[in-house]
Amino acid sequence: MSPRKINKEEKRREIALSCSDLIHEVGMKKLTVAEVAKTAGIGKGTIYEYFENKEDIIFEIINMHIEQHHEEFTKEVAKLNTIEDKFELFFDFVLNNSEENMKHFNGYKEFLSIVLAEENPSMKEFNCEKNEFFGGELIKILEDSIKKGEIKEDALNLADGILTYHKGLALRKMSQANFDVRADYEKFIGTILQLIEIKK
Amino acid sequence: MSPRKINKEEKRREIALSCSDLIHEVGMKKLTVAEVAKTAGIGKGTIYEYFENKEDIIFEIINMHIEQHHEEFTKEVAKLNTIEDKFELFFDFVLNNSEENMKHFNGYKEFLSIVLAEENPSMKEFNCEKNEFFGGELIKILEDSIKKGEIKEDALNLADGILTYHKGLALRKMSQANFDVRADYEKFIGTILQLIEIKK
Amino acid sequence: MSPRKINKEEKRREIALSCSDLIHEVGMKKLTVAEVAKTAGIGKGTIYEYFENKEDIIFEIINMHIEQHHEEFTKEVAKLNTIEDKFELFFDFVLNNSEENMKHFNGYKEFLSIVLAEENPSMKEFNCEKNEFFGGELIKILEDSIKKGEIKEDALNLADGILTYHKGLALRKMSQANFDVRADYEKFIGTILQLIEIKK
Amino acid sequence: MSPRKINKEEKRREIALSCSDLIHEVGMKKLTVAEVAKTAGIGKGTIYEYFENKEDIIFEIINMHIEQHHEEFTKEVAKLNTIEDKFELFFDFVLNNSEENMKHFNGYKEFLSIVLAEENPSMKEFNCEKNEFFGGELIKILEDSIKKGEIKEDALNLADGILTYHKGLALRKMSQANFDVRADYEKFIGTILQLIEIKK
DNA sequence: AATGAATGAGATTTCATTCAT
DNA sequence: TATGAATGAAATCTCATTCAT
Repeated sequence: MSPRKINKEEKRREIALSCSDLIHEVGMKKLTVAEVAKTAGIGKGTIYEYFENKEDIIFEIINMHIEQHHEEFTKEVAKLNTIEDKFELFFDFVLNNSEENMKHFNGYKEFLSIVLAEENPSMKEFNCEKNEFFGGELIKILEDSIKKGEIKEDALNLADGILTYHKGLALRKMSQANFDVRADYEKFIGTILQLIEIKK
Repeated sequence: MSPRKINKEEKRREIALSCSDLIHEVGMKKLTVAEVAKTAGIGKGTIYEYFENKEDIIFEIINMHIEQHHEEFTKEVAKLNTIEDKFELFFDFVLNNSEENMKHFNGYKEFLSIVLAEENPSMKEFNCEKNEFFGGELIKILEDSIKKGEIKEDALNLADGILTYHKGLALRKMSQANFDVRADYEKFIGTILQLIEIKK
Repeated sequence: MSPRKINKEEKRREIALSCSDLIHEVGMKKLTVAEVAKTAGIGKGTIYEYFENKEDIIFEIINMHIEQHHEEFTKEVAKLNTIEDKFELFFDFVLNNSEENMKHFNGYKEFLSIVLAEENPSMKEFNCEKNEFFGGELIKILEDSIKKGEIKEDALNLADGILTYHKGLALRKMSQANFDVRADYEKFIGTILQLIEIKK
Repeated sequence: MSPRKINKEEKRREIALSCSDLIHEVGMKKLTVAEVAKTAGIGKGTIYEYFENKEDIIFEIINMHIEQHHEEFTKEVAKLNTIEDKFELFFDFVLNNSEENMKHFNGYKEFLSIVLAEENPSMKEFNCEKNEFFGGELIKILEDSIKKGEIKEDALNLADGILTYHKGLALRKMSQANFDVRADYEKFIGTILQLIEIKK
């Protein structure tokens, strides 16, 4: 036997990568295994050598996008100083209406639609796991600001809630026609910031 | 005189009412028109005398549930005094894990799944419209509390955001395994209340 | 009982007349009894007081159109002298591409489609009966021309065949993309006329 | 070597062939995909590996019949000498009342019904294309006869018209009760032949 | 390791006609 | 004579997954 034991994980990545755009074009629901196979340039049956099922393929693709997103966030947040700017970046995913961002936002919307359909219990866990990153980042932002004396110490108690508020913004943007995300954001986060700011 | 002209609106209600539970048992997606007809004790074709399509049936049923919910809320909130209690009631839909409430909560989850699937533009508008009620109620609660001198006047600026936070709680409960709704709620709303309370 | 025994035949006409245009707008197949009733300003059930079934309604409407057509033909043919002109009029139904005529031609097409579907044996007889008129007219045209010494006496033998050819033209116009009716007509009828003409 | 890649065109034929009679038994309209699959001894889904849709199946079956018919015609016409016999063969499709021929004739009738219903634009083109064969054959017959000195040279001008007359005969046989095809044929074609014959 | 042919369940909606009032 | 509420049958096509080669 040859030593070129193909790394399954690598091949999964490779297949997912080739479908990175496809998923935005046709959507997760409409994405067919046949298309994935064709796009990846392999046989339909071969897909099942590397993935449990269609859901598993979607996991891998979304996972890829999320990791990319996390990486970018980490890079960008390091450049910022004030808490206002950091919040702005933190909420960028829901505030930014650029075509590029909306592509991802709509992907997330579709993903949620499937998660809520409850047919996929494993997606719920996956979703949970991926949420921890931003929770941690938010705490870092607040701790940093507290250390600098910008805001009161007990603002840390708001971390989880702000993350939840972030979800709420996303959901309303997704599901309510004419919902003004920025207005809601500025009014609420603005007020919160005023309340926790240490006035000098 | 025989009633030759049937009250369509009434019949819609009647049919929807008979399927009130059915929708919880089998779910909105799996609900078949055949089942609806059978449950209502009428022919499949008759359904289409009163509803445009399957979606329309679901509208009517959900609408019924929502109006019921609004009514109950209005009745209950009137009995309460402190802002803490009113908030507790306001968030009851996401906090309450009783079988009865979870039935409705899961119904809402399924409804959202469909709204997010974007296949039904009319549902998005319907959803939007039905959201206004709670926005108004929250403002009433806050205004009342301000009037009583319990909280600062600028707390009113938080109304929209709290509604959004409510959505966020719902979404996280729906989509994240092991999310502790109450913990998040108590920590966040508790902190907020502290921040806006007028200390005596 | 009052002597105003409503003339059924008259009411049939009246209903048919009110749907005269409707049938061109939506087509015979798509025409629903409900629409007919609404257009006629009566109840759905009432329709069945005057008509056996939907087919019967269509009969009446088509019958009306045909009789109108016959009347016009009789009136026009009387004004013409040469056999060429009379043939032109005789074939007008297939040659004329005016919007007005195409409306009727397409109606006939749809009628044929139903007749050929064979679901309606009675339509076949109806169709047969209505065909006799033009057979008779054609014979008149030829006899007239023979009497005048324009064409040979045995041209009369072509009468049935020319009627059949007329049907053929209609069918080809209906079913073959890009069929040039006039070219076929002029070449064939022109040649026939040459063959039967009495050269002086 | 195992045949991993199936010849799609061949399989189409194979499936169509197995349903060759089925289409005559139940008719094109009533033909269900389920029946086709069962008759072909394969799964319903497999049908859609080889055909776009139901219409496509019908195309293939009709196409098969037509090609068969063309082949037989070509074979038979070669055996004949006089123009009378060739015409008889040419019109056989409308004249022949044998059970076998009527099976095909009725199939054509049903096909026409669908073409005229205009629901299938592609069928109109298909129909057009398949019509060219007989046009060419008729010209061959006439040219051959002219060459032999049987008929006048300008009889060639009648070719298109005779084809159209053939359609007319078919249509009348299909749509008029009690239409005597043979009588019409003998009288008309007989007269035409007399007119174009070169008397010796 | 790779392939791709085969599978089959599942649900919406229309509309002519009837018949109780 | 007039009405209109009730009826219910019928057939398409998609696509994730399997397994023989």
